[in-house]
Amino acid sequence: MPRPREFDEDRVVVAVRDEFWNKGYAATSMDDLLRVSGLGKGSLYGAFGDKHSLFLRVLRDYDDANLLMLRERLESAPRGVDLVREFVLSMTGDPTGAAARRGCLLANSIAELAASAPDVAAEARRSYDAVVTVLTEALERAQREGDVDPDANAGEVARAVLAAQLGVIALGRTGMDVEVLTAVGQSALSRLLPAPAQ
Amino acid sequence: MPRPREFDEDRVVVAVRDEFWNKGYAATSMDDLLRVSGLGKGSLYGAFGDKHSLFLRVLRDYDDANLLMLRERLESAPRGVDLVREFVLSMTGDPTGAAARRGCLLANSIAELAASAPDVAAEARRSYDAVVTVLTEALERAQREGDVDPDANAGEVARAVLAAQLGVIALGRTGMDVEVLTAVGQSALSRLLPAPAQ
DNA sequence: CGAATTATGGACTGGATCGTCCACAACTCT
DNA sequence: AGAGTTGTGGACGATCCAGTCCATAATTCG
Repeated sequence: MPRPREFDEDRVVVAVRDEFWNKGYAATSMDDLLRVSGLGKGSLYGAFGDKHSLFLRVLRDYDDANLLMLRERLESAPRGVDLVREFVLSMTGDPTGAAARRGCLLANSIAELAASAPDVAAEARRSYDAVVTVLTEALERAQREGDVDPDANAGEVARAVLAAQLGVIALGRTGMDVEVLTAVGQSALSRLLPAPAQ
Repeated sequence: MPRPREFDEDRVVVAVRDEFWNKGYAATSMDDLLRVSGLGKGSLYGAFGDKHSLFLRVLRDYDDANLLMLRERLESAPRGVDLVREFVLSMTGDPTGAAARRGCLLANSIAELAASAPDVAAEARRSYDAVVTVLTEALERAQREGDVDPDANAGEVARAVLAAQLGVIALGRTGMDVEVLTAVGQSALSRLLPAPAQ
């Protein structure tokens, strides 16, 4: 009996996500979101609630998609260490630097909102905990595969790798050259991943 | 012939800086800034221009003060490696975690504004370049003092150390326990600073 | 075909925000 | 002491923004 929705919820979330990603939370107005989603006010508010709820929904979807991709890549990667390298250098894939300047939606959101929005901070902790778990698995696999020192504490290295990635992302947003950025990531990686004693 | 200012410019900059630091750029209103500075609109606009100019002034002062402190600490530090460790663990000094949650004004600003404010991005590049210079000096001294492998490229290590610090700052803003945060920083440090061959 | 239910999108409101402007106060130099 | 110059702070306007509300349209079930 109900009239069916005329829009695809996921498509709206993606459009809204890109707008938040490009402009940041505060600098994005509801009018912007209505424009990029193509919806009217009643529809957007009816489906997602207010601006903050919509943002949190977008952020959770973004995090979930990233985690899923990370797990899939770990399964498909030839070696565990490949995932770790990909992870740290993820922003340097685009040679134009556009991806590096845009950064990561989660990292940007933490810096803008974590102090005043506890739910954003909690979502970040949840997401990073999960990332550390995947990275730890990847590192343990790399240890079995002989690419990383088996005596290293995989969990500790995973956290250091995460910190390095967040640092590379932050530097990328300053507009640093992609070549330099890549070098920074590789430099950090080569030192964070202790080579096996052989 | 001119009537003298009734306020101390540096004192105003500090008050305004704290407000921007606590709330972020967009979330801070000019009314907030008038309140914390104690000035009227004419005085604040007359002395610093509009909100963006005022913010940039505050950010530059903040960066300059940080750099000055870094250089002074390098001179007074017993060993070069001490400065590097202090730098990465700077946010973990407050056991309550308040400093970690507040993070770094520059790092926060990059994430919120770098994409849309080229002057903020440029200021960040300038500041981080200078930080890398100081860190490189500290590492070279540490190499002479036998605390760091003399074969390592000090400039490369300096950039990796900066990335690690930015990562620790980002994680600190999520509200991560200070003990865990400290462990992450120490883990990254122990791997980024190659011990001398002995 | 008719009734009931829900999506839709624009109108509307109350409030906040940034920046300008102006009248007054305070101070300095002659 | 007076004239001129500059700081001061509140009033004001124009804009923007988030969220509510309602009349209408579209769809499904009886």
